[in-house]
Amino acid sequence: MYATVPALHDDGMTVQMVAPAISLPEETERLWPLWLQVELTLRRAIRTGALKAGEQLPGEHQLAETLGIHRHTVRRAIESLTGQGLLEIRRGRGTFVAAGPISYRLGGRSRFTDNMEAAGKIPSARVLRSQTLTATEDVAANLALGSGDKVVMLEILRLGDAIPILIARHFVPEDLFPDFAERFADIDSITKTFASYGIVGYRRSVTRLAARRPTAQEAADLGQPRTAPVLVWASVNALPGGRCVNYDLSVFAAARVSIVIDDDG
Amino acid sequence: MYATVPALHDDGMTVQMVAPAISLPEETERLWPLWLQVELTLRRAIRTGALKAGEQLPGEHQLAETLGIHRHTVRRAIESLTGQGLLEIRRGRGTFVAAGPISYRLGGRSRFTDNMEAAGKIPSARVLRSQTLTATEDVAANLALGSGDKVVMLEILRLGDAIPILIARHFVPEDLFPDFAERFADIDSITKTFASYGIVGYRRSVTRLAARRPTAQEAADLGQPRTAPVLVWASVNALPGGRCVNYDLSVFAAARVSIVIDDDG
DNA sequence: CGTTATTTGTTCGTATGTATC
DNA sequence: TGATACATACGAACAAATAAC
Repeated sequence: MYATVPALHDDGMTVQMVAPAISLPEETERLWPLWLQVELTLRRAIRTGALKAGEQLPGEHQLAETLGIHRHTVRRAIESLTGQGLLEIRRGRGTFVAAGPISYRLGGRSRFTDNMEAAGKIPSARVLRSQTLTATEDVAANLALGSGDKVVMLEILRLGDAIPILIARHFVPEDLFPDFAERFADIDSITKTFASYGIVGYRRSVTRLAARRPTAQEAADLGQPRTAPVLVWASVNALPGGRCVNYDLSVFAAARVSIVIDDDG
Repeated sequence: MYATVPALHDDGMTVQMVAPAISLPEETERLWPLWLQVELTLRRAIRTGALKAGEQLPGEHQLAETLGIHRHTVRRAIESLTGQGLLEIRRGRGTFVAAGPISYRLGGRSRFTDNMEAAGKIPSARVLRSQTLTATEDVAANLALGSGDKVVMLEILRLGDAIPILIARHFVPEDLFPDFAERFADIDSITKTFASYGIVGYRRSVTRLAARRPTAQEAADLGQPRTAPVLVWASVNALPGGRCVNYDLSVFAAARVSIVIDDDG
C-alpha cells in the first residue's frame, strides 16, 4: 500500500499533497483516529518543508483551537512524533522540529570522536557514574566471571555539538583493573586506559543488539523523551588468547543516529 | 544509581522489595508522577514473578479502583509497559504479561528458519505485499540505480510460533528480475529465487541499523503496539564483481528479539 | 530579583465507540 | 444480545518549567 517506501528513519507514509498550512484532511470519512490524522498532518508538514528543522510549532492550545479539536488529541499526536524523533519537546518553551539523524560508524577501529568529526560535530564526553558492584548475571556471563565477582562500571555520556548521542557503559573485572575509573578520569580515553594496564590489541568477539524504550534515568541522561526508543549495542572485547577484558553497553538515542556496520570486523 | 545494571532488554530498575500484591508505594513523597509509580510497581510485579508470563492482569477499572487512582493513569502506565514489550494488550480480552525476547542471529549464512528452530519455534511466512514501483532515493542509491528506475518490492512477514517476528522488504531491480515476486511465490525461498536467475554467491556489502517507532501499517502487520519500537536492519547484497542484486530492509518487532551479530561476515 | 505570562506535564471527570466472549 | 474490556475524545483544573519584563 506504499507509493513510496520507508527508509530507515522514515515511516514511509505517502506524501499525497502539500498542506498549505496545518489543517486536517476533509471530514469525508474517519477511518483513522483523530490523533493519527493529526500525526500524519504534522508529519506531512515536516516532510514537505512547511515546517522546517528547528522551527517551533504553535502551542498545544493554539494548535488544538486551530484544528478544532481537544488539546489532549493534539498532545497524543505530538507525543507520537516525538517518539519517532521528528519533534522535540522542551517543557516551558515549546515544541520544535527535530534535526535528522547522523551516520554512526560502528565496528572496526572507528571511535566516537572520529564519527562526530565525520558528521561535522564537535565531540565531548562526561562521566555520568562510576561504581564498583557485584556483577549481574548478564555482566558475569559476558566477562566469564563467577557469580559474586566484582566489576567496575564506568558510565560515560558522549555528545556531539553538545547534544547527547549515547551512553557508554563499560564493565571491567575489578581484580584486573581496580582503579579503572580513576585512571580514565586522568587519561580520558578508554583505549589508552587499557594500554596503561598493558592491555592492547583486544578485539570485539561477541556483539548483541536490541531496541527498547529507555529507562527514566537513560531518558534524562540522553535528554530524550521516554517514548523515543534507544538502540542498545552490547559487545565483549577479548584478547587474542580469549581472556575477556571488558563488556561494553552502548545506549544510543535512536532518533539521532543511523548506525553503519563496518565489514572489517 | 543502579544497584543492578540494565541488560539489553531490561531497563535496570532496582528490585528493592517484593510486592505482596499490586499496590503503590507509601504516600510519603511524590517525586515521580503517579503513572510512573504504577509503571514501576507493575514492572516490579513482573520482575519478581508476582505476575508471570502469559498471565492476565486485572482489568483497567479494577486496577484503578484497587490502587485508588483514575483509570487513565493506569492506562498510561500500561501503555508505557506495552511499548517496552513487557505487557501485551488484546482489545476486548484483556492485558497480559508478554513473553521474553528470543536470540536472533544475523549475518553470515544464517536464515530465518534456522533462527526459529534454534529458538524452538515453528517458522512460517506470509507475503504481505508485492509491487513494482519507482525506486525512492534511498532504494536507488543502495541499488546503484538511476532516478526513475523501477524496482520490485516484495514484503514478507515472518513468524515464529505464529507470532510475527519481522517484516522483510526485498528490493530488486525490475530489469534484472521482472517476475521476482511471482517466482518467489512458487519457490518460497529468497536464496533459491535468486538462484533461479543464475544469481549465486552474493554477499552483504553494506549494512545499516536504526531503531524507531513503527508505522501504523508496520505495527498492524507485526501485531505490536505503535508505542513499541522496531529495529530496522538495512543491507545491500552484491556480487563479487560489485553489481548490486538486492536491497533488504528488515523491520523487527524489537521487543521479541535480541539480535546477535556474527563475526564471519 | 521577583512577578507574570506562556508552554508543556499530570490528573481526574465523563461520554461514547468497538472488539471479544 | 448483553456483559466485559479496551480505544478514543472532549472537558476542566492545577502543577512545573521557562522566558521576558
